[in-house]
Amino acid sequence: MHDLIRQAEALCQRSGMAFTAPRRRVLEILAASETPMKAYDLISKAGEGGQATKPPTVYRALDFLCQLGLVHRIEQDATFVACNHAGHSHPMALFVCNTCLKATEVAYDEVAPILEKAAEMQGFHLTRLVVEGRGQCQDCALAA
Amino acid sequence: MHDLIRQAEALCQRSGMAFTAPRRRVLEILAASETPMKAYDLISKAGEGGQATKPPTVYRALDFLCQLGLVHRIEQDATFVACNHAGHSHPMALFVCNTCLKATEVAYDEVAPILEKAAEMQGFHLTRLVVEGRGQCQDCALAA
DNA sequence: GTAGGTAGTGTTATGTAATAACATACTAGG
DNA sequence: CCTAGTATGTTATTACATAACACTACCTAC
Ligand SMILES: [Zn+2]
Ligand SMILES: [Zn+2]
Ligand SMILES: [Zn+2]
Ligand SMILES: [Zn+2]
Repeated sequence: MHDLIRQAEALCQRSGMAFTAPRRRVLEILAASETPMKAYDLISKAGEGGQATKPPTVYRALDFLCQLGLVHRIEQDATFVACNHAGHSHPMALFVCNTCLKATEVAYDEVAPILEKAAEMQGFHLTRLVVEGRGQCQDCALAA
Repeated sequence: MHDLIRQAEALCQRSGMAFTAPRRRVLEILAASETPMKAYDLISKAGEGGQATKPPTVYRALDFLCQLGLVHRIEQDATFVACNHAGHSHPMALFVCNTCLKATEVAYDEVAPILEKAAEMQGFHLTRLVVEGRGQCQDCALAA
């Protein structure tokens, strides 16, 4: 869990970016969370000593972390989740369990080319791809 | 363009649902729009005589139309677009052009099984899949 | 017909997500 | 020092979405 913070520090250093206090706090909270979090849940915890802070503080940190690939935004429900493949930029899908709400990250190198081809057939050139799913995770399936 | 309305009427009749005035107005506006629309743009036009109406009126109509597959919601930017393959329910992706903002709908029967398999390998059982893209459409590529 | 259920709408108010705009602080480079 | 670049703090506002309740239309059972 603290691995992620160390990786983030290293990644920032390499790319000459500052891993500042608000960025660290937001990433720490996300890394400690079992499930993806809403921005306003972060806002209510990301201040000094776990106090609330202001929306722009958190949104700026989230933008930064998303750009570095340390955090992913789940578009379906506007939540944010720490990435457990720190700094990767290969195509990946996020599957969220409807029961426990945990997110599973899955690589899909195989799929991107197919979608790109399907798009190109209509003359469309892809620059960004969002793949998200909903369903039931293994733990919840076994528990049922 | 009015085809869509007739198809919607038929679809509703078949499934015993009411194609009521607000639902019709929302679908008409979306069908007439070149690009996906924000909910509040609809709200400001969907009332009697093109006047504004109240949010719940429009959101309820949108929920209804989305469930029937007559409208799709684009999660990335919370916009809504009329479906030009009325009432289909096969897997499809929406690609939005960054330049002209038009949405292109693409079927991808090929891809869903791969993603399902990738998910199952992690024990995850998919019930819903969202595939969205961004990029440049053919027209804009040629114009550039 | 009339009571009760279902489906849909109208309306008010509120909750939730995100950003604009501007002021302030820190930190190199000349 | 001074200033350009980067980031944060703060206030206010905009944008997106739903809760809750009253009311109407319609259908069906008794
Ligand atoms: Zn990741
Ligand atoms: Zn689960
Ligand atoms: Zn469609
Ligand atoms: Zn275009």
